[in-house]
Order: sequence, then C-alpha cells, then structure tokens
Amino acid sequence: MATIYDVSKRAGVSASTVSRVLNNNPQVAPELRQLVMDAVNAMNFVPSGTARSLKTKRTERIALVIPDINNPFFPEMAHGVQDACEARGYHLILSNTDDDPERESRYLKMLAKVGVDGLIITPSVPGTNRRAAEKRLEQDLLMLQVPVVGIFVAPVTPQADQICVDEDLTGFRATEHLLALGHTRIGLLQGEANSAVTELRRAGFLRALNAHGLTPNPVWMLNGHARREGGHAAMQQLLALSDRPSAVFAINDVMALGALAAAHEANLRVPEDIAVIGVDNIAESATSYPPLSTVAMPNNYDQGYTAAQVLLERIHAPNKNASRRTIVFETQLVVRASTVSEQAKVSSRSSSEL
Amino acid sequence: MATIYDVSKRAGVSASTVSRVLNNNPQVAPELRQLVMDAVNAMNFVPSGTARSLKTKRTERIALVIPDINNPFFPEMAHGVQDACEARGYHLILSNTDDDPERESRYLKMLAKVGVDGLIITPSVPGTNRRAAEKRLEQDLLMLQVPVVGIFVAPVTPQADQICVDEDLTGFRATEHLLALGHTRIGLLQGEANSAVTELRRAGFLRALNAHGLTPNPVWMLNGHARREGGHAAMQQLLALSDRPSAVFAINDVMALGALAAAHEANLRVPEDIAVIGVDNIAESATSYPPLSTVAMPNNYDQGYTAAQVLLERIHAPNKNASRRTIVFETQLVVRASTVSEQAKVSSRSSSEL
DNA sequence: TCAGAATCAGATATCGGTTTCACGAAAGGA
DNA sequence: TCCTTTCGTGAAACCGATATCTGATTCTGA
Repeated sequence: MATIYDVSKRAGVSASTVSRVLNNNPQVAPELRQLVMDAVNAMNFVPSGTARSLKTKRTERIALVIPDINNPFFPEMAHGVQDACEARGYHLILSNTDDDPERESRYLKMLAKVGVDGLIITPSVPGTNRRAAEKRLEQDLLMLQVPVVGIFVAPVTPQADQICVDEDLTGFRATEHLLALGHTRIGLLQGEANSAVTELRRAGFLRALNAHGLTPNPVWMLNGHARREGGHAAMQQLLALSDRPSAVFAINDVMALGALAAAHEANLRVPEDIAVIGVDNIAESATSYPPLSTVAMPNNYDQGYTAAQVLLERIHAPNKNASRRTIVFETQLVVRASTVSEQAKVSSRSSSEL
Repeated sequence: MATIYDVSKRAGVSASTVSRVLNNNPQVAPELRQLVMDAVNAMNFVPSGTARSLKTKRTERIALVIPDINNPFFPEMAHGVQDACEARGYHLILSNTDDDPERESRYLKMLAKVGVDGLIITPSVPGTNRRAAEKRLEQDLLMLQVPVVGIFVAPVTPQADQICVDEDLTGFRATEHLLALGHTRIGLLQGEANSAVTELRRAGFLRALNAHGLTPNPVWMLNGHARREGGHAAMQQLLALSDRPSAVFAINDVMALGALAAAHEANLRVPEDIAVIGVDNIAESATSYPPLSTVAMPNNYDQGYTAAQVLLERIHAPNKNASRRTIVFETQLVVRASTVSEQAKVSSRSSSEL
C-alpha cells in the first residue's frame, strides 16, 4: 500500500503538504494542490485510517450494542443508527449480546481495547441480580471513557444521554382501549418477571384499571418468555381457566401473535370470544389473522437515527459537561380487528414530540 | 489514558517487556511478568488497538456489507458472523446499503480508508445495468486488498470465497412439491426482474415443469417487489385473471405471506382454492394463517458463521494464493397447511452437506 | 525603502504500540 | 578454565499519518 510519503515523493512535495491537501487545508497553493491530487489519483492512494486515528485520537467509529439482533426492533433501529452515521462518515461496530450480561461485559472490554468514539446501547436483561448487573454495566461504560447513549427505559450511567419510550403510557393506552370497548375482565400476558419494560407497561395497565375503579385479578396476570411461544403458552394457561377474561393485553406483539394462535387452536373467535391487543406494531401484526390491535412504537428507525445524532453531537460537543439529555418518544394506539370486529377502525392518535 | 510507558515506568521495566507480557511472549521471567501484571491491573491499562494496528497491520476487524438489514435473513446471518468473529476476538463493522449500488460503492471506499482485515458481502441488486455494477463492485473489492467472502449466488471477484445456496434446486423442489400434489396450473410470483436469486429459482421452477412435460404460462409469471406488498399486489393481479392457476410458487416467504393476505381478501380458501408455497422458512411462516409451506433455507446463522470462519481462515492463511472455496448449502422442503389441507404433513428431507 | 505581517511549505516531533537488534549474564560444552 | 550458546532485557527504529515549529518569500504600509 502506498503511503503519504510515496505520494509526496511522486508529487515532489513534502508529506505535510500532501496531508494538507487531503484535509482541505486552505493554505496550499492551487498548483501544488493539483500536483498532489494527480499523484493521489495516479497511485490510488488511500490514507491509513489507523495512522490518522493514532495521531488525532478520533476513530470515526461508534459501537452499537444490542441484546437480540433477531428481534426486528433492533435491525430497524440499527438501520437508523447506520444512516445517521454514514451521513457523517462514521462507521458502525455491531455487537449482539444475546441478552447475556457476561457477553455484554466482554464486548465492552473488547471495545475499550479497539477504541470507539461513542456507544449506543440497549442493555441486556440480566437473568438474576439486576442491581449488580447494572452496577457492572455502569463500570464497564465508564471504563470506555466515551459518550454513551442508552436506548431503553432506564439511564445506563449518570452521564449517558437517553432515548426512551413512555412505556407506562403505552400500557395505559392499550388497557384504556380495552376498557373503552366495555371490557372489565382483562388479562395480562407479561414478559420475563425482571424485565423493566414489562414492569412499566404493567404499571400503565394497573393505572388504567385503577382509573376505572377496577381491581386487577392476579390469576389473569401471567409471566412468560417474551417470545411467540411464551405468548402461546401463557394464553393456553389463561384459556384453561374456568373463569377466563374477555380481553387480553400482551406485553408485545410477538406474544400477542402467539396468543392468537392459542385462541385459534381453542376454536375461539377473536375478538368476539376474546379480544387481544399487543404492543410494537411489528409488520406481521398488520397481516396476521385477524390483524392485531396494538400500540405502535414510535418508529424504531427514527429512534435509532436520533440516538446516533445525539451521540455524534455529544462527540463533537465543545463543552464536555453539558447536562445529559433525555428524549421521550410517544406511542400510538392502532386499532385493528383483534379488538374491534367491525372494520370501522377508530384510530386514536397522539402527537409524538421531540 | 495510560500508555504502555506509564505502565513500564510503574513496573520498573521497559516498554518492550510490558509489550511482551501483554502478548504472552514466553521470554519473560515470571517475577517480571507478575510485576507488569500488577501495574497493568493497578492502572486499569488497556492497550491502544490503534497503535497496535498501525504497527502490526492487523485491525482485527471485518466488515459485513448487506443490502437490507430489515429482511430477517440478514440479521440471522449477521448473528452467525458476529458469533464467529467474537470467538476469535474480531469486531464486526456493519454496513447496510439499502440495495443501492452507489451507497455500496461509497461504503467500500470508506472501508478501504478505515481499514478492515476482511469483508463478507451480499451485493446489492443493481437497478439497471447489471454488468457495469458488477464490474464496479469487483473494482471496489480489489481496491480493498483484503480477503472477501461472498454470500450470494454468483462469485463477486475471481479470488473471493463463496457461500451459496443451491437456488435452482430450491425452485425445483418447491415446484416439484406442487406437481406431486397434482397441480398442473402453477403461477410464479417473482421478485425484481434483474434479481439473480429470482432468476435461479425460476430456472428450477421451469426445469420442474419441463420434467413433467408441462409448458409454463407466461401470464402466470409475475414480477413484483420482493416484499410483502409486492406479493400482495402480484397475487391480486393473478386472482383477477379469469383463468387462474390452482397453485402459486412465491419466490420468497414474505411475498407468499402477502399472497396469502390477498387470497383471504378475495375470500379464497388456502389450499383448497389456491395452494401457496414460499421460500425461506422465516419464523412467521410457521404461524401464519394457514401455516406456509416453504423451502427452508439452510439456516442463515450457520451460513453466516461459516462465512466468517472461511474469511478468518483466509486472513490467517499462510499461503495467500490457495484457490477459492465455494461452499454450497442445500435447502429443504417444509410442508405445511398452505399446500396440504390435512395436517398429515409429509416432510421431504435432504441432507445438507458442507 | 525597509520593518513587520502574512502566507506557504518543509523539517521534525509525536501518537502508542511492536519488533529488531545488541548486549550482558548465565548456562553448557570441551 | 575458557569459549560458545542461550536467555532475558532494554534501546531504538518503525508503522503512517497529523500538528507544531521554523524559515523563506511575498505583501503591506509608514
């Protein structure tokens, strides 16, 4: 590979001048600039990013650490992150942790070694000992010595910027919709017991019931793996009850889809025999049978894009100690046939603010 | 940040010794090694990957260039790539091109600048002028000066290793299945006209028809965007024909799912009125209504993992001019209710070889 | 006309590691 | 005992850029 010295020799100038030309430094005579550019093109010269980084301390690289690349949520988000990065010439290092805090920690250490200018992270959900896991995460992130943006409900470090969704409101809106349809017997298909998202959406669920003077029935509130099979299993359990609810709020769409399958298997009509609503508005929910009512997440692409923008701003920020930013995205109710049989859909909209 | 010199000073040795300890060079006395390790731990020293790369020419980083991160195929593949990389301490740079050859080219140039040790690529599908696009891609890849592994049907450069699926056989098997069920009037929902995958699967489709002495009906062979909406639109078109087929082979599952939706809207029963088979065996196809018969791709995770392994071997290969490897994965028919109404599924299996 | 400022380009130090080389000490062989 | 080999270590060169410093030249204005 050609170096800047090879180019400078060919162009008959010093390496400094070549560097100036490549960095668009105005202090170069036009004729020299042309000479250099000719040499650069003739030799197909590409400056070494490594050498550059060593001197400038900038890597032009950020990392995205996510727990589950197979969940469509994250690719969509990554897409936004990617686009925002590309627009400013940054590269994206992708790290998938498979929801394993050990692996997450290992990754962060690897990233510290290789060097990145910033980090966007959705922390993995710790299996046990949540408090300790959070502590370690915070440690690992501080070690990195770079700006961090968390996309999740809780702040990851005291300094980290935060992109989040109003999850409590999400649970509230879904439940409110079922209540507005006249349901008073409402089940809840929750995800893993220690998931923060589950916790917040349930809080909204309970708040809505409470607002209508209803008491939640613990028997109708089931935990499960936040996957299709989890929803399927939990729904089966729910339907086996002699005293079953007339509507179900699933903590996310894939669980809700699993629940739909379980309802079909039990020869129940949706929504006549049991109404189902999910959260996320994944593509599949529009074409499932029946199409799934849900609370639409505020466009993962946008969230990812915003996260990257916030991070890049922070990286280039003149003042290192500006206070942290929290950007809340709102969710939106999407009414489909899994809660309202007639196709006269009433879509309640909410403005999403930045 | 602490440097290797800070550590050497604290440990009372030279930087060379610290470097030797960190690289597990055996030529260091145990007591000195301990001294150095103590200092490293005390100072939380993390060596700079940038400085290391500059000297060693290794970045321990590979790039994955894919056309559509929102297609579940690619996250699954990326997952495998990621895991294989992690196992050997490599980082993964993700580049999503949105199927835009311009962007792909830009990315590859950016990657040349930043430096990677190798590259795994699924080329984007060029809109027009395929030959020229392929030529440019080859140029861009050669510029990179690093080993390349293509995951796609056609080799990307003369030197590149190749992971591929027998797509012709895929089309053949899907069609053969419909023929075996007695269908003689079979439609084809193709993707973009210039897609190489579409081409090969269609070749298999035609080969199967031919083997049964049937002549393909061009009116039943429709092009569309290889997405859900594309399948939906193409199916609507097909169903509007007075003389419509009794079975449909969609070039992939998402198109097939779009087709299912179109059939439901037309109040047709699947498979009684029209049978549908797709390709890919995405998660959704198992739970769609009805569950979708399909030809299962050979596990994208495995393909990604294998691609990364091949690439890493090549990167560490002692002889740079070993001939290129082509690894063919086979597909497997999965029979579900969208082609066979009774649940007595006959699953024809094929051995997948490496 | 000449001091002082502005402009441009080259020499050189530097980033933080790795690697080669040289050297002294210890070990082995005759 | 002396010479050679091996081993462990440090000094210094090096990777390929950027940034600072310096010197030469041109420009400005009193």
